Amino acid sequence: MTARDEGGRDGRKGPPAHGPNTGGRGLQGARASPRPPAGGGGGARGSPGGEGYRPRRGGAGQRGLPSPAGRDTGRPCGTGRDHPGPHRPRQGSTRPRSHPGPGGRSHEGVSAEVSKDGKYDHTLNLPRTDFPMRANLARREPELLRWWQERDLYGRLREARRGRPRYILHDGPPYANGPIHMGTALNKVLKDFVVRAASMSGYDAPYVPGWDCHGLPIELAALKALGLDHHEVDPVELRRFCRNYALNYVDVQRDQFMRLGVMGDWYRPYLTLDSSYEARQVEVFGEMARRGYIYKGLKSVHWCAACETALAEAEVEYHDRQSPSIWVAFPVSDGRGVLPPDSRVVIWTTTPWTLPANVAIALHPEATYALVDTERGKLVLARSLVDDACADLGLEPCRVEATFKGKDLEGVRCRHPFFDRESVVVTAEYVSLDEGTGCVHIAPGHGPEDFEVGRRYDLPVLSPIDGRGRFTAEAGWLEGKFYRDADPEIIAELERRGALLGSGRTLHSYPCCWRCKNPLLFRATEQWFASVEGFRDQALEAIDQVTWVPAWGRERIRNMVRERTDWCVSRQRAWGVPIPIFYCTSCGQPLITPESIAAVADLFRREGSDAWYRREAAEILPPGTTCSCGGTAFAKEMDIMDVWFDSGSSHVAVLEERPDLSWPADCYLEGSDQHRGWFQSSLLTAVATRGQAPFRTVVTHGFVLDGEGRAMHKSLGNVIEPVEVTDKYGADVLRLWVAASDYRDDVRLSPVILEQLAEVYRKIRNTLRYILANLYDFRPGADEVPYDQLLEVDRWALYSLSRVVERATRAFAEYEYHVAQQVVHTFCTVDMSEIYIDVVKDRLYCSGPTDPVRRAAQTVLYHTGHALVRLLAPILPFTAEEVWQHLPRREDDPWSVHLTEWPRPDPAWKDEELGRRWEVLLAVREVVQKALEEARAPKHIGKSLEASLHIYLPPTQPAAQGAAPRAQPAAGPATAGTTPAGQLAGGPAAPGESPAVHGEAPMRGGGHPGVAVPVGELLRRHLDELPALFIVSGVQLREDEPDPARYLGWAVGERGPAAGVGVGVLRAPGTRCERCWVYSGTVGADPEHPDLCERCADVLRRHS
RNA sequence: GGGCGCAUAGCUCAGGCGGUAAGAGCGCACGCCUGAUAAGCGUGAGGUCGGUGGUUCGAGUCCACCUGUGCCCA
Repeated sequence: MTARDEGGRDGRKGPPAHGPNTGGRGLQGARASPRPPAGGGGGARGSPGGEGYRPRRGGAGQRGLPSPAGRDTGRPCGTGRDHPGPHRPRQGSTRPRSHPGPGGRSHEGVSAEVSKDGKYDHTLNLPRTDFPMRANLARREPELLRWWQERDLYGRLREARRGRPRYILHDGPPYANGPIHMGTALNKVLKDFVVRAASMSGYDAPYVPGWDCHGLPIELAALKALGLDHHEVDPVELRRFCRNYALNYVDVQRDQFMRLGVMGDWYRPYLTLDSSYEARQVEVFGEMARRGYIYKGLKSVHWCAACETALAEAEVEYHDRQSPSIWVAFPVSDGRGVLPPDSRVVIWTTTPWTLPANVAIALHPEATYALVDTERGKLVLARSLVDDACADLGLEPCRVEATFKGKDLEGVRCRHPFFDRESVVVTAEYVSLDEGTGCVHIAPGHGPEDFEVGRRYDLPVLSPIDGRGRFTAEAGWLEGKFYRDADPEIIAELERRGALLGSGRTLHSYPCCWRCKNPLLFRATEQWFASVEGFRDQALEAIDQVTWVPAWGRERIRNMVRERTDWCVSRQRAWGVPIPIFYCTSCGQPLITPESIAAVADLFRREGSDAWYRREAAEILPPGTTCSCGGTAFAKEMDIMDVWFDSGSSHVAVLEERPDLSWPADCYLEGSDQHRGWFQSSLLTAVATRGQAPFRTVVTHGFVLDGEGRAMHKSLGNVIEPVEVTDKYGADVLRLWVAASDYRDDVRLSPVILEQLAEVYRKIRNTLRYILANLYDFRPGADEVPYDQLLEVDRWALYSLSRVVERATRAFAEYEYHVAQQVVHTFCTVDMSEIYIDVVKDRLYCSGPTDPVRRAAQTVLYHTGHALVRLLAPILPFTAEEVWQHLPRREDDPWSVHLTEWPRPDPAWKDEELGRRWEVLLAVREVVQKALEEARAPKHIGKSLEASLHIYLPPTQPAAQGAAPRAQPAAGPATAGTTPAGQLAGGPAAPGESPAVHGEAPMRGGGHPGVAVPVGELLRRHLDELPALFIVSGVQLREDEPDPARYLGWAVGERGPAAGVGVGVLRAPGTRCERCWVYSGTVGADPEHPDLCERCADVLRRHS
């Protein structure tokens, strides 16, 4: 029974269930007492007005109850109970219903009295519920959150699943430097779907959220806030500021994620700045070093002079920029007998400032180069570019004096255009002949390719620019100059020396800092690297062991890893985990040993990584630490680790650290950009230290775009923030959007889309509300009708339900929430709302309250409600809980829907044979509706009960029952009265064949979806149920010739299982029963109830 | 320029191995109901399955190319 009345309990714990306009009481909830809720506070039990219901606020009721729900909340308008608000249906939800006690039936439902206006409403079992139609989620959701929190729902769930197999979804930590946006909301909601579904499937599925707290963006924000340059601030102080900055956003984001209904261990999250985390990270680094995967190298890396740090490829973005473009002639000093001494090799560059570091000129080995005579002397450049170059330089058509292969010129020596040193000619395959001169100036200190070439030819690596972008003394007269400001001076110098052949400007794509947007330079610096080459094959192997969703993720990350040679883990910054390496002050050799790592890890575990800055190396290292050179004094490395190393270590720092988690994770779920981010860094550290991937399955989602498929940008004004949505529609609608989207591709979001989802939400909510409203007097167990005593439609509904559960279950298992959402929504709309509920209303309302046929329908609604609420729980946690608190439950049902398990329909419900039969009956129903519409359009009838039907079967029916129908099928949607019957018979509908097909189809045993069951036999067999199914007052199967003209409306099934079935609409004979509105010849038969039909009169007699 | 994706009605999505005139829900139009009512029911109009070529007896479904678009990289 519904709890309703038990009311009692202390009133203050009511579930937040009801809302503002609903009435207070809480039905159920209370039922088993300890159970939560019930908002009823006090409920009603017995007293109609319910004393329990106290409209005022304050009082005991107030506190405790997270939700003002119902009662005391003070809702200004009171509850529906005594204020039947405008929309509050008549007595329905209002209270008079006193509730039946356990015994059951509520008497109040039926009464012989006839309301004054002649209606019999009070004798009907009309729906009643306090579950509001209007969700008001923006207000109700926070109440529910509090309610769950007070009861520690997450903790209870952990307890409930203790000992079960675990399912670990490991959270990818979002960056704690701002509020969440739609992308992070999408991500967290999807994770919540996975985790909740896993829990409901019986797994122990803890969810420990995390945050990425270190890194440049926060450091930059901190510096900005402090108004300081990072060279001017004490690292410990800066780090403290950064820490607070990050922690602040952890709080902000936590609140926002929680508001979305994401369930997890929110007050025990993992933070990459936790000392235990840092300690584990250091150990991961140490283990990689121990295995020989960490090395120090000199490398030309992207360097941001503004941020004063090296940047990873991932931190570089490309923008179009205007740069100078110059042609420079390098005089040949040693032509090696190939080039004449007065010739000059011409290079073209857009970065004049790299010339001070020039040590070579690269040619393509196989390309043809020309020695051309011009008014500027003899020049050497790629032959194919001579004309273009001459044009660009304003030179007369040049005469080619000789040609050479690039490789023929290898070893030729030139003089640097303004320094007193040489520049040697080398060759490189990558030299392009698309633009320039085919002769590329090489500065190993300023470019990756240059660096490679330099290494091959053993050229010196000059890098005369410091971390702040200023030339060093190595650059001679340029010393102190900011590199980009030096361009004009260098150009002028070239001009002065006659080395400048031409100059201009060019627009090209140029690497820039992803943070500060300033252009980058390449600079050879010392960095610590992780060698990916060292374990790449293992990594590829590990990738193959993982399940990637969608499947193409494997190919994507595979290609990325395959091409990766190393991972630069150094950052010249302060806000991060220090690279745990020491240098011998005597010989300069780095020191990294198991002992030193253990010492650092222990230190960090105790004091956090700030200790690195506060303590001297000697305080950190174990006493007696000695370098191989015998030195005993050490200095600390001052670079920190790439933040990807931080988050990439989480599988160790979190999964292996917390007892409630385990390694590896079952699932990682992030945006598809993480194939190069977290998935990869996690994979690399895991393979390098554990030999296998840290995840079994990786799910990726796309990005959030606007309604037109464009990225959201503040500048476009198309940004939608999660808060806007939760404030206006509620988190459940936002979550429904997530569920409705196929996240494997990019997902779109716009006001229109939200409006659509809100509509879908309302439909689902209303369907559930209707179910609740008709179960107000239903006691699980006691009132349940056994499956074999249900009517056919009831069994069809359960069949349908079982299929929906099956399909939704499969969809959840495959992470295809949009399919589950679609299936459930369609079920609510079509199977329930349009068909079942509509059909069963008569039984529900008009039968005696305890009539088995009514209980049968309630049994179906009860099972349906319980299955639906569970199916929806992962997607709509708030609404599902609200429904759950109103749903009649068994004693052993948990107090929260989120503690329940996934629905498992009774296998008996899945009666495929019945399903096939009903496919046909429902097809006929469609024909009926068309015919009814034909009659309705001209106003011959209004509601369908005003009609009675004549149904004509297609010809050639099976001999079953002996009655050989000879009705001719008609073709086309003939309009009654205009189409001669004869014409119908010969119409294009090919009546002759389809019936034959259907007529011969075996009725059972086949199982072929395409083979329909013979419609004639079916209709005869189900004749008694047809009026109810079609919601008309009468149905007759006719065997004579149809005459469409005699009907108010006429339709014929055109194809499908009902092909050839003709339906004629007549005004229903008899009189309309004032109670059930069915037209019947029995109205008036009972003198006591002159305006009622036999059935209604009987009901009143029994129950009055 | 490279790697990996996506492109079915206004919107969100279905369309195992290629096979009868492409489906659903929403929205929209029109109508019904007023005992789900800031609800419910019915009917209807909407699609060159991004484009172009192929393979095939037959392609939304396979192949190639193109266009648009997304992520990652250069």
